[in-house]
Amino acid sequence: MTTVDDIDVSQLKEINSLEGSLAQRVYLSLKDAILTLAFPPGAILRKGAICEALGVSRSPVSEAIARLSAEGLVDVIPQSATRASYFSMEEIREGAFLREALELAAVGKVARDCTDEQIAKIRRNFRMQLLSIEDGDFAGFYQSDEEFHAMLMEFTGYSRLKALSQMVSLQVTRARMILLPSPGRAGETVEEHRAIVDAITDRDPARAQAAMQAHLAQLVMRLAPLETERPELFRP
Amino acid sequence: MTTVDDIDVSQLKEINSLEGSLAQRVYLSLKDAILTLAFPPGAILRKGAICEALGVSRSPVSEAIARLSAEGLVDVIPQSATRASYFSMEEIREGAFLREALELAAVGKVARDCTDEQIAKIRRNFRMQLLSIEDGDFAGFYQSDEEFHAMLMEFTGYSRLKALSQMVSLQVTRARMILLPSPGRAGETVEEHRAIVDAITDRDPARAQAAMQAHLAQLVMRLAPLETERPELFRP
DNA sequence: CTTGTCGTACTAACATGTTAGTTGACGTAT
DNA sequence: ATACGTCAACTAACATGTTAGTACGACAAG
Repeated sequence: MTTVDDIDVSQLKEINSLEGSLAQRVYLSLKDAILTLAFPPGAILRKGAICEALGVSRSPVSEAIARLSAEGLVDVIPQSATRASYFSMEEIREGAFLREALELAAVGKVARDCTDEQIAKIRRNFRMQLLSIEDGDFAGFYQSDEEFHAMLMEFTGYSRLKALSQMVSLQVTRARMILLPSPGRAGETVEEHRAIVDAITDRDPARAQAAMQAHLAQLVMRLAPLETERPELFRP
Repeated sequence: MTTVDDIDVSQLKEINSLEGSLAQRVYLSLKDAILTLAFPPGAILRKGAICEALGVSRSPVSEAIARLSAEGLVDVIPQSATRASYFSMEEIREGAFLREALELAAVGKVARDCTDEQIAKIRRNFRMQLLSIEDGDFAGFYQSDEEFHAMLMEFTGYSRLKALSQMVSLQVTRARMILLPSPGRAGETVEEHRAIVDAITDRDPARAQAAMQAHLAQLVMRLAPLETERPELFRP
C-alpha cells in the first residue's frame, strides 16, 4: 500500500546564506528542514540527493547527519538508511523534563545573582511581549518569547547553557510546530511570564522557580493530546 | 624554551577490545586517553599519528574528533591543529552547575516516583559502599559511587539523562582525576550518600534534593584550589 | 494464498586523494 | 639583538573512490 514510505523533496534552505564551515551550514540547513517539518517524521534522507541539492560532497553531509543523529533528530539505520525521527511522547516528556531541570536552575540563579541592568532588560523584553499581544502580532510575540528564555539563559553567565537547553528540547520544539498559536494561549503565556518577571524583580529564587515550573508545565499539557490527534507523526 | 609544546605519545587503548562502529571505538579510545590525562591539556592530537597507531583511516578519526570537539574535550584550531582542551575553572563551574541541575531534578523525581524494588537496589548499593570503605578498597568505592549516581539517573526512566549528565560534567570528571582519594573524604562522601538514600527511602523529594546539593557542592569546593596548585593544566 | 529463499540495487561506513589556510622557522634589514 | 617579510611544511576541511551490509521484490515451494 505504501510506495516505499516517504521521499524527500529538496527545498532546503540555501547554504550560502548561512555562516560557518560547510559542514556547519549543511547541518543548519538540514536541522531547519526537520524542525519545520519540511522533512516530516519518517522521511528518508538520501545523502546523494542532499549532496546534489546543496552542491557539496558527502563529507560535510556525513558530519551534519552524525550531529543530527546525536541530537536525536534523525535515526540512522546502519548500512541502510537514515530517516527523520518519529515523534515519541516518551522522548517529548523526557525533553521537557530536561529542559525544566535546566531552566529552573537558570531562573533560580538569575533571581539570586543578576544585576539591576539585567532585570531592566528582562522587563523591557516583557513590555515588548505585551505590545505584541496588543497588536495581535503573533510572530513578534513568538520571537519575544524565545528571546525571553534565551535572555534568562545568558544572564546566568554560563555560555553553554543556552545551547544545551535548546538541544535537549529539540523534540519539544519540533512538536510545538504543530500547535497552532491561539490568542487565548498567548494571553495566558504572558501572564505566566509576568509571574516569573515579578519574582526575579523581587529577587525571590523559589518563587521564580515555581512560576517557571508552572509555565513549562502548560506546554507539556498542550502537547499530550498530539499522540492521538496526529498518530501518523509517531512511530508505527 | 619549549620544543613545540607537547607531542602525543600513542599508548591508546586498543580499539579491538571495544564495541560499536570504528568511529565509536576510536572515539572511546581518544576520550579515555583525554579523561585519564594520558593526553594532558594542551597536547596536540595528530590525525596521522592516531590513524597509524590505531590502524584506521582518517574518516573514523575525524568523526571521533568532531564529537570530542562538541563535548569540549578538544579544541580544534581551524585548518591548523587540534589539542586536548585546557582546564578552565569557569567551564568546571559551569559543568558542575549543569550537573547539579540534572541530578537535583533526577533525585527529586526518583524520591517521588520510584518503586520499592528500586529503593532496595539503592540501599544494596549503599551497603556495598560501606563495605568498600571498611576494606579500604578505594577502587571499589569509586566504582560503587559511580554506580550510585548512575542508578539514580536510570531510575528516573529517562534514557538520555545519564548520558547527558555525564557529558555536561566531563570537565569535572577530568579535573577529579587530579584529586587524590583520601580516606577522610571517602568517609564524608558515604555519609552524604546516606543522607540522600535516607531521604529517598522516606520519599521526601525536597530533603533528597537538599542532600544531593550539599553532596555535589563538596566536589566544587575541592576542585577550586586546583587553579593555583596546578596552573600548568589551565590555559596560559 | 502464504512462506521462505535468492539476488539485485541501494545505502552507510570506511579508505584515500586533493585543496587551501595557518603556523612557525629562517633569513634579512634595521 | 630585534622586528619584519617570506616561504616551506603541516594541518583540517573537503572531494571522491571502495567495501560491505541491509532491505526489498521476484520467484519458487508448500
